[in-house]
Amino acid sequence: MKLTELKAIQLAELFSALSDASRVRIISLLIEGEMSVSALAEGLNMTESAVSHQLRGLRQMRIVRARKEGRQVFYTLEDEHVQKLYSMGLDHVEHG
Amino acid sequence: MKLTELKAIQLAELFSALSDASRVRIISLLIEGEMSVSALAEGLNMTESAVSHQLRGLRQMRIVRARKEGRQVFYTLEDEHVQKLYSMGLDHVEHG
DNA sequence: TGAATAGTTGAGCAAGTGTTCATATATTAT
DNA sequence: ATAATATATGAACACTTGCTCAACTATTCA
Repeated sequence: MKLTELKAIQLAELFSALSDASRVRIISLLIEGEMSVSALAEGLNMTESAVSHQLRGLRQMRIVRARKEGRQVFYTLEDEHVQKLYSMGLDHVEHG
Repeated sequence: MKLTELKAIQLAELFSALSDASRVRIISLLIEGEMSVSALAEGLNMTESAVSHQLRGLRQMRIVRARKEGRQVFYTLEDEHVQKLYSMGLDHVEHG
């Protein structure tokens, strides 16, 4: 089946979301459930700024969604597709 | 489930294989079957050098395998994991 | 009101990526 | 041998990426 250039780019962008260890770790935490930026930063040993920068990218890719509550912002995974990619990839890394 | 830093890196490396449009297109052709470097280059409108450089990376990641026949080198996908990731990603891009 | 807290944003920079171009190697044909 | 073909490789370069740091906004608390 022929793959158009546009779809090749979109596919590459999708996989780029998971092509960095920090983002993978962010997603692995968000799979457990909603989390604030500072909780993510603490859990990942990253500055809030660095986390925020990554979340911005993930937001633009529609991979996470933000919900504001007071002065905190809670993030969740936007859909289960990325989660499926994640667990399939993890399966590949762990076994296989 | 806790994700170790090592596995986060390995996961990121795996997804990096598909994080570039040229590599996605190379893989989309190899899904159809074995292909030589020059056939890939022609099918993708890339120089043989550029294709060869990308194939080297994919080889190192154990995503493709090379088979030499005379002066041609034929490449195939090393296992079906990446193919599964590819089609799951494509599904996400096309629908959903 | 002013201070503290949570997060975002932009600039700057070091490191990484993907291509081109030239060159090298291996194989086949003359 | 020499030439031609198929691929690989290294250097160079433009471009991208992910971080830090400082400055900013928004919200809560005293």
